[in-house]
Amino acid sequence: MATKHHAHSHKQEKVDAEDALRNAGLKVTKPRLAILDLLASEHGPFTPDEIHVRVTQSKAAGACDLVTIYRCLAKFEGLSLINRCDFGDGTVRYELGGKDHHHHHIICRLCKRVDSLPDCPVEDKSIKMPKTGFRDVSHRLEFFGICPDCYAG
Amino acid sequence: MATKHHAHSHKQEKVDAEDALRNAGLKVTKPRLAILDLLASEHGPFTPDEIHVRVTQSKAAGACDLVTIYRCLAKFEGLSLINRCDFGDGTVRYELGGKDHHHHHIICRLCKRVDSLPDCPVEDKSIKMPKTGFRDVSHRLEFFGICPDCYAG
DNA sequence: GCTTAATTGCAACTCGTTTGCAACATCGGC
DNA sequence: GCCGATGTTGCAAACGAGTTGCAATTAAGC
Ligand SMILES: [Mn+2]
Ligand SMILES: [Mn+2]
Ligand SMILES: [Zn+2]
Ligand SMILES: [Zn+2]
Repeated sequence: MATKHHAHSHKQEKVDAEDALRNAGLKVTKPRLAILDLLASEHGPFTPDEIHVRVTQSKAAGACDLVTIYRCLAKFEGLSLINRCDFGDGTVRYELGGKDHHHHHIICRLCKRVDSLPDCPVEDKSIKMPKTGFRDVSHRLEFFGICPDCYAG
Repeated sequence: MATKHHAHSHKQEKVDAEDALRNAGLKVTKPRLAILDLLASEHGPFTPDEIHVRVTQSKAAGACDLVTIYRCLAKFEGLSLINRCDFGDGTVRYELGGKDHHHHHIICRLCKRVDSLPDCPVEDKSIKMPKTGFRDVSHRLEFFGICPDCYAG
């Protein structure tokens, strides 16, 4: 599913992230580069464990402890380099993030496949934000269903 | 915030739930009644721990182990008597559920107060459900912000 | 190169939730 | 009302994602 998210090249995304690390006074280490590299090359989102497996198996020498994955992800999230997804199954997932990456997902209840939905119906317009008196309102929106592969097969 | 959810009396909600238990071949026990009683009288949503505290402190003799709370909630959820809420802070919450109880929440990022939003913007209207080929699509939607009390005080 | 502060690995720990199992209530039938 | 079958509970132990302390290591600046 090629979408607007591929406006930048993967290599460019990674370079941007590296710069962001430097600008924030963070050290550029092999594990951090490996994680950013992965997230720039595959949309995900990935659990910390999935990231750990891929980064460790990759020949790109980013192997590290799972704890390091957690700590890097926490730093990245703090810098808004990545976004956290929570699909309500006991673990969290991450994908490349930042201002212009806001979007939502539809998850297959059977095979757990995750598709990204290019447009946000909330900002977009259609949803009428209820007037609650709250400020700085953000939202979390996920769809769940049965994907074509699952109801066909 | 009195809403359409109070169309039935609290007592009636509880009786309905009791019937649902019987109809499902489940035994009607003191802990189960106490939990349903609480959820019918206060909107919540409540964490299993909060439910445990309230049910155990209540003079209504529903005291039980926290494990029992978890097991009852799991059964209730399976029967769609209650709905699970996940606000992404390490614990889950429950409130009375079922067909006509679908709604969403806005949570204060500072004091964690939870308000229920009476209307669902997704079903309710325009939200153009993206055509994904998925079937039986449901959704989870939560808003986060700063509540009036927090930005005033 | 050398210094210093940030980062990492490892082990131990936290905490919400789950599971095993024996004791115990509920409920339908007598 | 009593009784047995089946579902439910309490307690303790286990589980698993995520976190933390600390000593060893490494990146960055000079
Ligand atoms: Mn995505
Ligand atoms: Mn609610
Ligand atoms: Zn959105
Ligand atoms: Zn809705």
